[in-house]
This record gives sequence, C-alpha cells and structure tokens, in this order.
Amino acid sequence: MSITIYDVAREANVSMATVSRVVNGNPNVKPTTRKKVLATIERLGYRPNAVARGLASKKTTTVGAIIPDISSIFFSELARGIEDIATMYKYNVILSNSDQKKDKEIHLIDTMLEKQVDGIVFMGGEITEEHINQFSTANVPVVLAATNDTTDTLPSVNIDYQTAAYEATSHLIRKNKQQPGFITGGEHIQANGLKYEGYVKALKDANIELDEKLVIYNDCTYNGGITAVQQLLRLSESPPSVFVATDEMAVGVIHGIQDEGLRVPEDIEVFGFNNTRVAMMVRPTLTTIVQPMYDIGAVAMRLLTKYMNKEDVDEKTVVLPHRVLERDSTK
Amino acid sequence: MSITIYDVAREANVSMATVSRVVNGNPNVKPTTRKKVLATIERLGYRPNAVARGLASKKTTTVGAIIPDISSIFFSELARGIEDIATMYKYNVILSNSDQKKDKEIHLIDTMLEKQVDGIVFMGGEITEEHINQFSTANVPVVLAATNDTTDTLPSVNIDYQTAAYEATSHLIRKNKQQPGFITGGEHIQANGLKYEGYVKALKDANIELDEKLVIYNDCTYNGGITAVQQLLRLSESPPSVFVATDEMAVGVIHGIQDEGLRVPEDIEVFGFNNTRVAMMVRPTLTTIVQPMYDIGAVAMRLLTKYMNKEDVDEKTVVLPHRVLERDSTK
DNA sequence: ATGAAAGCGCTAACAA
DNA sequence: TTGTTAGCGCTTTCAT
Repeated sequence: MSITIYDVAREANVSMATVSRVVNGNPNVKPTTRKKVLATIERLGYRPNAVARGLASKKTTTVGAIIPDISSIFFSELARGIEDIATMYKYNVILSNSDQKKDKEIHLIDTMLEKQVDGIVFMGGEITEEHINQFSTANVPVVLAATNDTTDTLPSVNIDYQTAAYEATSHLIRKNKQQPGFITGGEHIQANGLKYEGYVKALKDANIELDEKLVIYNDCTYNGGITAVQQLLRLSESPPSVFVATDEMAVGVIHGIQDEGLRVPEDIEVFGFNNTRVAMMVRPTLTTIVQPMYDIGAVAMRLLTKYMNKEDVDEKTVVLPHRVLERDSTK
Repeated sequence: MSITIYDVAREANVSMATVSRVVNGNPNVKPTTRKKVLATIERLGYRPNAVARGLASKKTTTVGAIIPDISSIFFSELARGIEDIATMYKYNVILSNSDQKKDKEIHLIDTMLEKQVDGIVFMGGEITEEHINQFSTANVPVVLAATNDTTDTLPSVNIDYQTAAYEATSHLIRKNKQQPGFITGGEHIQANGLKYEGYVKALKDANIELDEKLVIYNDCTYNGGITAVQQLLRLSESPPSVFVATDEMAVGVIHGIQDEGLRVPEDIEVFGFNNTRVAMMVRPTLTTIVQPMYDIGAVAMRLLTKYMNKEDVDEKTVVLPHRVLERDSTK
C-alpha cells in the first residue's frame, strides 16, 4: 500500500524511531542523519499517517466546532474566526451544524468525542445540565462562543447582550420618550432572552410602562422581520421606533415598513443587532450593535488552545466589547 | 484511563471480537450475547475510539472540504449542502479556508490526506496540474464543487456559467440593443472567466462590437461593486445596464448608482449572479441568475459518497440547472 | 456464534 | 545520538 515510517527507516538505514524524531522535529538527531532521512522521505513521498499518530500519542490536533447554522451570515463569520486561529495553532476543525436542536447537539458532542478531538468550541442557544453531562463524559476542554451558559460552569466568550440591548433601547427612547417595539426570535435562541431583559430594563429606567403588545416574536430571518413588522404596524398605535434582535431580521423590518409606504427613519426608526455585512447593504443603512463576531470565534479558539496546552488562563469568562454604530435608520 | 473495548469484553465475559461485532452491528452474534454486551457498554459508558477504528479499518468516516471562504454568503450555503449530505451518510467534515490561494490549497490537501480523510470536496478558483498531482498522491476520491477544471479530469458539480452569463447579457441587450457594462472580479476567480466568455458571445451574437472600457474589474465585494460602478459612471457614455458577476457586488453597484442620484432600473438596469440571500434584501430587489448553491454542495457530496463506496457513477460531470430570476432591478 | 491473535502506523519509554 | 520494543484501541482473518 502506501509508504510508512518503516519503509523510510529501511531505505535510509536507520530505525523507525529516528525517522519519527526527524518527522517530529526532535533535536536529538545528528544533522547528517536528519538530512539523509529527509532525503529519503522526499524521494519516497512519505506522508505521515495522522490517524496512527493520533492513536499512539492520544492527540489528534483536531478540534470540533458545533455551530447552529454555517450558512447564517452571523455564524459563518464566527466560524471563520475559529478556523483562522485553529489553523494558526496547527489544528484542523471538524464543523457540524446543530440547528440549535438539543438532541443534535448532544449527538454531535458524542460523535466528536468518539473522533477524539482535542477540544470543542460550542455555539448554541443555551447550555443545559444535559450538555454539561455530555461534555464531562470525556476529558477535553470546551469553550462556548456567543452562547450563554446559565449554569456558568464552562469557559465562554461573549458580549454583554443585556447591556447592549439596554443601550439600543435607551438610544431609541432618548429621542421620543416612547416605548420602541421589540421584534425578536424565541427566548431560548441566541441570547434573545438577555436582549429582552435589557429592553425591559431600559424601559423601566425610563419610567415607561411595558406594553407587551409591542413585543413581537418571529423567526430571525428576513421574512420573519417583514411578517413581524406588518403585525406591529397593524396595531392601533404603532411605535415610533423598533429594536430588532438581528440585522437580517431588521433589514426585513425596514423593507416591510417601506412597503407600507412609510419612511425610515422619518416615520419609524429601526435599530438592528450584530452588524453583519447586510447592515450596510440596506438603504437606509442600518443602525446596529457592533458585535465582533470574527473576534468572538477567534478569541474562543485561542482560549481553547490554552486549555488544550494546559496553560493557565486568567479569564475563563471573556466579555468582548460591543458598541452602538449609528447609521441612517435612526434619527 | 478511559473505557476500551477490552474492558467491555472482560466485564461481559466475551472476547473483544464479540464486542466489536456488536458495536458494528455484525449479525453473527447471538441475541442473548448482544443484549449482554449492550448492557455492559451502557453500564460502563463505553465510547468507541474512532481513531483506533480508523487505523485498523483504514476508514475514518471523515471527509475534507476545502473552501475559499466560509464567511462568504455564497460558499457558506454550499458548505451547508455538503454538511447536510455528509451527515446523512454518517460522515464528518473537516472544513478549511483557502482564500483561493494556491499554496494554501496545496497545503490543505496535504494535511487532509495526512488525516486520512475518505474523500475531499474541493472548491476553488481553478484546478491546475499541481492540484491534480497533489490529489493523485493519495488514493481518495475528489469532487469539485462550483469549481472549474480546465484539465477536465476530476468529477465536478457546476452550473453552466458561460450560458448563464450569455443569458443574462442577452436579457439586458434585448431591451435596448446596447452593450451592457460588465463588472466582475479577476478572471482566475470563481468562474469569472467563463462569465466573461458568455458575455462576449452574447454581444457577438447580437452584432454589438465589444467595447472593453465597459468591462470593469474589482473585488467581488459590496465595496468593490461601489467602486467599480463609480468608475463606469464616469465614462463619457455610460451604458444603460450592467451585468455584475456576483450579487454582493451587484448590491454595491445598485447603491453606487443610487448614490449618484440615478435610479435603478429606470436609468440603469442591474443584473446580478448567484441569487444569494442579499438579492432580495435590496431595493429594488435584484434580478439575478439562480444558482442552486446548496444543491451544488449537496450533489457534490452525494457524488463523493458514491465514489467512496466504489459505486459506479453515470455522470462524472454534473451540470445543475440555472435560471434567470427577474426582479425589480431590470425593466 | 465465538475466540485468539496478528496487525494498522506511529510514539515514547528505555537501553545502549 | 540511535535502536528496540511495547503499546495505543480497534478490525479482521482464521480457527473452532
């Protein structure tokens, strides 16, 4: 079959151990020998078998990434951050989509542990006891990215969603002292619960009584945004502004408003969340919360490498900064 | 350390071989025995080691996917198609970004072969001799997705870019018998060469003499589109329509036109390519070529499974249908 | 239907 | 500096 370390050893008149040392850059090899071995490796076209190596060394230099949906503009940037840092540290990543389904998540964790990944970056809605149990069945580090952990046991990288939502809502209230609408996805999804809390807190601090009719739930998609805003506009007194849980949904909201013959921001202001690329691809461009998605992925992966190397980490829970980015969809 | 097949065998009073059979669903096991083994597996929390299994069986149930950029809206949908079908056939996928850099691509192929993937889905700009060589150093099947192979040796899944571009251009010419502008990325990138050929052929068939000044190259990004269209509008006689190589770029083109105080489609028509999600997130919504990205990924992966199972395939080169989707950016 | 045993290709003591 | 050798955890003949 294919060339093994044994073939190289024979051809170079050395032992397997020496070849192994050369391949792994072990300094205890005489330069002459190294050169000779390297030459025969080249000549034979030897390619180390990472599976065998993994079995012997108990390290696969592969990490798992569990992600809700790679085709989402939000998560794909996160994934890029993870990948880039993984590559930088010579890891490969096995990526799998969970669609935020708990059973899929649990199953994926299992599969990845079977594959002996050296660590896992997990992105999802929420962490439950069951997740924790599943993680604990193996001894590999796990880092959460853009995922909140109610049990607060796992290392994680996030922004402060609640404060961000608070700021967005306050920003909207500042101008016109009225309750903005809030268009969002399910509470169990992607920190939406925290956003809701921030929204409510901002209202409270501004002494505005919460009218739940102005809170509309729908899918976090473009069409979900359109549908939701239609519902909002049908209300007897529709609000002068809307805070939307994601940018893509917010773009739908803007278009839904425009399709009703209203103007953004003149008639209704719109505030998004995430600053994905679509935010500047709408007219008016979207005011939003800048969440450093790429960085969240990158920092999470970096954190994971630390755990995998058994370095000690100072911050197990990283909170990355966010900020309000004003564009043209608000006054 | 952790539970091995040996532990299970001992606890269940059977041999390793029997446990292996149970785990692998081999029918040659007495039901009683199977039950007993299953019970101890459960009790011990045994989890098969896929690395050891891979070494022994020479199959990893893992495939590699080399992709230009997972954060691109185009490729991330492709990736989702790949992932879904991979999951369906019990494969995991190692995903890596190449940024269309040839050296990265070659290196990634090498790494994946080291990891003993059972197959590779490759997405990139163009396939060169060097790629072919690298692929041939191992004995695993490779399928190209949305990637053209000038050497035409590898199985692939594509749409007919040239015809699609021909149709788009013809569509634009039909109305106003004038040469549309063509805004595109580099020729070596992502089938842009083929699109150019289709564009030129359409002009020729319409007896319009090609004016190269109307062909503008820039990055295939939103900002690239803006910059390119500014350049186009600065021409003494700017064209009545533009064909743009990708949707994201086309959205930039639309906004660039609008920012100059011109209207789409009244003053200039815009035609995109790919039908990514942004196409319906612009106003006016974008007329474009529907390219079934998810399906390209899915079909490519399905094709790969056939090769991996040594089934025989009837079409080694799959061309998926495309179509013109008229929206509001053209008259 | 079950077991014994020989690898799979490599790493990592331990010896020399 | 180099070689010997015993695993790593599993699959897969080949016996029985």
